[in-house]
Amino acid sequence: MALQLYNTRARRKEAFDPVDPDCVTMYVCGPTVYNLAHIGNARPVVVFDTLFRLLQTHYDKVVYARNITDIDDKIMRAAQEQGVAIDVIAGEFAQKYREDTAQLNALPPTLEPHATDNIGPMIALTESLIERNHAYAAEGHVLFDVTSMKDYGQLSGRSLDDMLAGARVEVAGYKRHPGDFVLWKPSSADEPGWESPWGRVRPGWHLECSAMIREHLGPTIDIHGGGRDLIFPHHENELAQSCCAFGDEFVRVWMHNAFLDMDGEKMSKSLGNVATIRELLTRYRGEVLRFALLSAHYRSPLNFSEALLEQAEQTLTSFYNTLRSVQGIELDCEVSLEGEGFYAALCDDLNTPLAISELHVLARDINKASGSDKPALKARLLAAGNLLGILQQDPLEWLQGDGASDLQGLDAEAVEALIAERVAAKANRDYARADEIRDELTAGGIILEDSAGGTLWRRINS
RNA sequence: GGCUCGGUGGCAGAGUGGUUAUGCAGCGGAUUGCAAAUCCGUCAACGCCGGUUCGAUUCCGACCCGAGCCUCCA
Repeated sequence: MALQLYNTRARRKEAFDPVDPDCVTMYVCGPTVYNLAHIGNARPVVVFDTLFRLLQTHYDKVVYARNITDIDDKIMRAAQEQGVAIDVIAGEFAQKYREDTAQLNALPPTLEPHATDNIGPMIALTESLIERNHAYAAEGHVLFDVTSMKDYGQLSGRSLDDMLAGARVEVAGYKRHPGDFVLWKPSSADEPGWESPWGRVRPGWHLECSAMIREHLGPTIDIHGGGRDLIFPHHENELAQSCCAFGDEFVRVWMHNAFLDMDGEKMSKSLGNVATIRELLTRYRGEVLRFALLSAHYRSPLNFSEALLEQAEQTLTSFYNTLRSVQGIELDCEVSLEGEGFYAALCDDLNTPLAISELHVLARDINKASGSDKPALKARLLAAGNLLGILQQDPLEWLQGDGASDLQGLDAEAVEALIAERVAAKANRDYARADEIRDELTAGGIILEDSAGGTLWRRINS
């Protein structure tokens, strides 16, 4: 199934055509590690993880790099406030980021380059820019000269004139043009810094990505991803730096995810509605968060709310309920993705909502199927779930495990004992006692399902 | 002000120039000791005004409303 991706630069979907089909490259802007990641940060993580999984079905080798920005003024401020070195802050939050994203079933990226490990390549890139008259040093800074690039603004679709018209920020005196951006800024002796041809400096924000992409992935990468807000200035400036320094095509496909709203409002610190992944994980399992994030197309805004999470949890439970019903069934065949609706949906610019609708169809088919059809249907549902990064755990763990409920309810043994007692009561037609036991279990957060094969149970929050 | 992107049934959310996804909720039914789960059926939508067309929710234009970026930001 041919893969189509929406390219921000072209503003339309294009057939994906990697430079080297034997080694596909993707770079996604990762976190600046100075605090806990919030749920908005989780969206690109989940979206590009899903793309990573999808790419691996098309190509034998996919190199996925996600950087860690470990030098930045925000990190410096946090370090100063806590009286520690920046690498302490950066190390702590990079680790927490890895833990949080793992909870979202995001696979680790192939590479995780750190800015401070790539100062050499950043200096080399800058020297190339200066040599080619695209950058200049001024008052301890090194700046990119936006007028030196004829088609600066091509990615975001704006011109230098437009930007001047909209300028709302006072322009620093050392800039030749208001749109010039910083490659390096001066660092005093007590600030983190590196010796360079321009004195003691630290890198500006955009430089690391250009340098690390070149260093670790090569001159031209296939996919560069991130949040929509990065289109300008971050990615525009990366593009300018790389093109002007090296002259090669930089990125084949630019991909950007839309933002999350929180209960209909923009998420912002001033509104106090920033939810960290970590906080949400105390109330919902990571798979619920992931499923919620995939329930809308990645280029559409998604309103993040309790109702969304509850529905996500309910939907996953119904899928796991179906999977429990075929738990004992052996998978006896390979799934061919070609021709599968969920696969076609994902190949069409990662249409996850449409793919999810195909999961519902498969689940219904399993629920209706005769025994002989079940193994193949089960295999297809699991394959679909695997591409989306969901439905891979033991159904009983989902339905009955501790994570299924934050009620400090009954343990599994107690539940089983009560169910046994109820079965006996029912056998004696003592329905009063049977219902009494059901009520007791309900109070303990347990839902019973009587079926021909016996009584099944699950925790209420699943 | 400039540049982008949207407005779909009660809610979430796809998609399409004609046969009107999917899920939740609702309603009716099957099943069930009761319930749950499941299955079947069903109600219901394309911001507004024009244009193109045999026919537009889908294409074009205007308008209204909303969002993002232009400043750190997923």
